[in-house]
Amino acid sequence: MSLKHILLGMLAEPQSGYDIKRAFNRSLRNFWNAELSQIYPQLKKMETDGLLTSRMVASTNGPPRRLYRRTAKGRRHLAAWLTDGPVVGDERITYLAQTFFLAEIADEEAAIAFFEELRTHMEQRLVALQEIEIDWRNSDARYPDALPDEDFYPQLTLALGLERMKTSIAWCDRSITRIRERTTSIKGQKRA
Amino acid sequence: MSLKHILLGMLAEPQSGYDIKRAFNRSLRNFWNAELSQIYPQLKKMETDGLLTSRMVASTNGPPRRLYRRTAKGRRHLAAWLTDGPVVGDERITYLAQTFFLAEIADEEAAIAFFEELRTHMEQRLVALQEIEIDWRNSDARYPDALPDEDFYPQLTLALGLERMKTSIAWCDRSITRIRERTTSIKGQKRA
DNA sequence: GGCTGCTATATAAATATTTATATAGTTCCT
DNA sequence: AGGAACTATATAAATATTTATATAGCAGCC
Repeated sequence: MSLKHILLGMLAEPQSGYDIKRAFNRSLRNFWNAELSQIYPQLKKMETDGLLTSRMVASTNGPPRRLYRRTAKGRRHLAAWLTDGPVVGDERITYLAQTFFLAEIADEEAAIAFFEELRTHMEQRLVALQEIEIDWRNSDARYPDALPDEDFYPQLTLALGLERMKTSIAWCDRSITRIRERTTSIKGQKRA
Repeated sequence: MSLKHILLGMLAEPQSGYDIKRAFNRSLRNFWNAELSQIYPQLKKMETDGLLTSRMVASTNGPPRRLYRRTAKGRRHLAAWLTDGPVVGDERITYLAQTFFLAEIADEEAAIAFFEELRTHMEQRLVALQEIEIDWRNSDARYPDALPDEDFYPQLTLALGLERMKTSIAWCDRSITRIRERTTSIKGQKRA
């Protein structure tokens, strides 16, 4: 159950459930996602568990917002999770599971379409990550000695994200090529 | 709910829940995992839904095994999932979520230990993938014209897995270096 | 004033997943 | 024959997650 810890990580500063969802969509999306319908109950539960406190504030552009913030207990809980070492072996990447069984759709064109669609997604994500990178560079330039501390580790995840997207795009291209090669080499010789 | 589809993909040939778990541990682990306690009920449910059939067979080395195999309906269900295009945006990588918030453990040595442990895991996985690659090469050499069809797409996922592991290991190294650099540059100048 | 769209919070119901535990046959050792 | 270790199947209980849906304030348009 990592959502709890992720929320604790985000709630160093007061934020609403809606704010948190936006943060997921913007940056955490690359390694985790959560729906509002999961976030709201989870926040409530964590408050009753003493990991968070909340207060209502009036909003200029909508109904009042409930801002949550982690408690000292919450902070310790998060630190314990991190000190415990990296959690590995539970990664989940649906499109790779699909790829694994792609032979089920015998039609080579459909397989190529699959990779082309995947490639498009990856490229969009690469662009999104590059925009975040540029934002960071700009803010670093404007305040040369500011930010680095809070953003250092998020920047590391960004760095891997960029690498991963580039690798994935190249892999899509290579996969399409290999499918094409295979199709032509099989043509007319119908299995040995 | 991808587990259902993954099981359909694996059950072109009859297999038991135990067999399936072994397949997860060996190769699918890199993008999905499931426990036996999830696999058994899921198989049972899929049989009542008409996606699988099962039969008992005596075992030479243990209690009788229940072998499941997908039905025509199951096959169509799988094909529909694949034809629908790649599922993206639901990836889940816990150790990156941890990295994102690693600033919470102020101690730089602990952060470095985190990346060193992660690096060790990644290297083990790289070796495991390289062994699978060697197995495949050997079987290709022994039967030059066999296997390619069933194994073509799993080989593509292997190819990406190898790339990913190499990228991740390099990223761990780079991260450790950056943490060290940061620590020394901060030393004595205590934030601008 | 009514409509649309956006911000914001929330709940119900259905599913999926994890963790802990039980059970039983087989092999191998002593 | 007894016990440990391994193969194999399974269930209960607790949690986590997704999908669908409801509601309500406010802004701007017409």
